[in-house]
Amino acid sequence: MRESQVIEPRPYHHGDLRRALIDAARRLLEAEGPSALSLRAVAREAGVSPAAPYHHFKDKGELLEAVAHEGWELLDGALAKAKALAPSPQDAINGLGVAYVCFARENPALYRVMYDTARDREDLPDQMQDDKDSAYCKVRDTLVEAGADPEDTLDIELATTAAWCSAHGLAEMAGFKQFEHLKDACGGEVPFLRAIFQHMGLVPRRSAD
Amino acid sequence: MRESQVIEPRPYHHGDLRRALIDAARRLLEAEGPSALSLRAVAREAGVSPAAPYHHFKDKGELLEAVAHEGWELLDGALAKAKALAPSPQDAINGLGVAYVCFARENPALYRVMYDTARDREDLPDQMQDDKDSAYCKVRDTLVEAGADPEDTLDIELATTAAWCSAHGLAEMAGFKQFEHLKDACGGEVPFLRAIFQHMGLVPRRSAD
DNA sequence: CAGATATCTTTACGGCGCATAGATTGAGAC
DNA sequence: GTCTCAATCTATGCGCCGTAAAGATATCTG
Repeated sequence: MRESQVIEPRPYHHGDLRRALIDAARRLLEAEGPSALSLRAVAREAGVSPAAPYHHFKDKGELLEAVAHEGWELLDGALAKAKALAPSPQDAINGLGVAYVCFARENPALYRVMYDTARDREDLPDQMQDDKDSAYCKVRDTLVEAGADPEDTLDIELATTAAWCSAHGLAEMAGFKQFEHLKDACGGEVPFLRAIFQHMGLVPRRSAD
Repeated sequence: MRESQVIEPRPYHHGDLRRALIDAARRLLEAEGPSALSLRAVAREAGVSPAAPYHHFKDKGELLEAVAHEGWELLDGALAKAKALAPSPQDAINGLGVAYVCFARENPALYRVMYDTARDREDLPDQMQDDKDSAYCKVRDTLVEAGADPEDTLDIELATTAAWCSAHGLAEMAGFKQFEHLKDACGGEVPFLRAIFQHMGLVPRRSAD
């Protein structure tokens, strides 16, 4: 009983309304999409009054930030798994890209919330650059392992940024119907993603191709 | 006097309320950002009653689509100019990318509306693939001019898509504060963009590097 | 001029984010 | 164990939103 998360400020009446609200939000997001995610609807879903969330979140944006935070953690996990499965650093780079896009495609509403909240603050979440096993650092480290010069930090950062931008752009585009015929021509979504990534010079140029 | 646009269904009382509403929307968008773009605010800005817009647009989404449409036309123009200025096809590819991102950075709210409405319909605007001098076709044609094999249509389409995704991803990322230090290190925003594009293999591989 | 029709206004409904004030309930002090 | 207090939740209300419906008004057609 005493083994609750120990992280939250502490719940009183409800048990853990903060947790319940985030879960309710994610449930709604999955079921109805981002446009249906009103604070009132979340409260309704969680079974509390419309004003109750304000005791746990300053405003709607803060709830969305909490949801987005969990999204980034999920993404970290997905990328970690992809990296672990890759047989070589070169494969890992491609695998990370594919895993990134697949995450975005499988959680479109969550992905949108993640970037919408970041854009509102003009700032990606701190965890992205600071946490040691953040998604960003995972990509950067993998680029180094794949042969990028670890001395040239500017080049490494540029390469990591380029990879991230490419994956993000592809993640957003892959949802459009316009590309269905391309996916078919490539033999499915993942082969399509691989083909696109092949056109993006993400792997550092080495002698062998 | 009779030289009005001849395109619209025809205005009555107001002169051209449809036009005025779109202009008002773009003015608001520029001044207050996308979140302030309510149908009522647009009507207010145009000096009509809150319900007036419904005689010209089915709903709010249709007004946004009209705004987005003008955005795509502006983007087409910006890319055309960039292409005309480029001394070589290779330069043109880079120039198109930079022009694309600059357009997005100079019109952030408009750019967001363009992709938000597209995403809601899961469909990029028809003009993108059909119009002969659409942005998409301009990129594709430039890739061919730069040396891509015009016979391999699948490869061309993949390369164009890759270029588009890269530019879109970079356009969205470039707004985050995280990258300020990278921009500074590169000596400004445009050099930063060029450096990133250099890491994305957009120009078809030819013998000479 | 007369009717039809397109345009615009008025009014109204429900939902939203959020502020405020009051009720309830659990936790620590004694 | 009781008291006190602060944390939590509810009730109510404000102004905004999108949009539907009905009435007023101006323009087009004949």
